[in-house]
Amino acid sequence: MKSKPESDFFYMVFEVVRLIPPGRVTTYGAIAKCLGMKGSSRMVGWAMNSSHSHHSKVPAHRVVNREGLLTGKHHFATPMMMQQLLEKEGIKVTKDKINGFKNHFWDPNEALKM
DNA sequence: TAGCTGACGAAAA
DNA sequence: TTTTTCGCCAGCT
Repeated sequence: MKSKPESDFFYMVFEVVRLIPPGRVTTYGAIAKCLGMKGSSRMVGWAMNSSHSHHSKVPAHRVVNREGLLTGKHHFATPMMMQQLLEKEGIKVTKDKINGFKNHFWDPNEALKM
């Protein structure tokens, strides 16, 4: 009997990613650290992959790796979609990398801290 | 059932 | 300083 719809990990990850404000991006490690899974950064990305089965909308395009590279773009409907979405939110993306990544970086710890 | 993969990150050499 | 290896934990075959 599972009381949880999905694993707590994935659910929390989805919630955090969903909390990301428009025009801001975060990293897998930041989310993982926020959830207390510092070393489980992989799970965060893996959760995104599972997000396809998740009915909730998870702005995975706002989640990039620590380098600000759109590593997961390939998992979207189209690799270009991720960049388009980011640019549409005002984030400049050059060569699959966020221009001024740290400038758009959003720390989930601050959001949960409140 | 058991093992491998996987959208990363950090530490060690 | 840069490069390489290990660790995370769960889902999928």
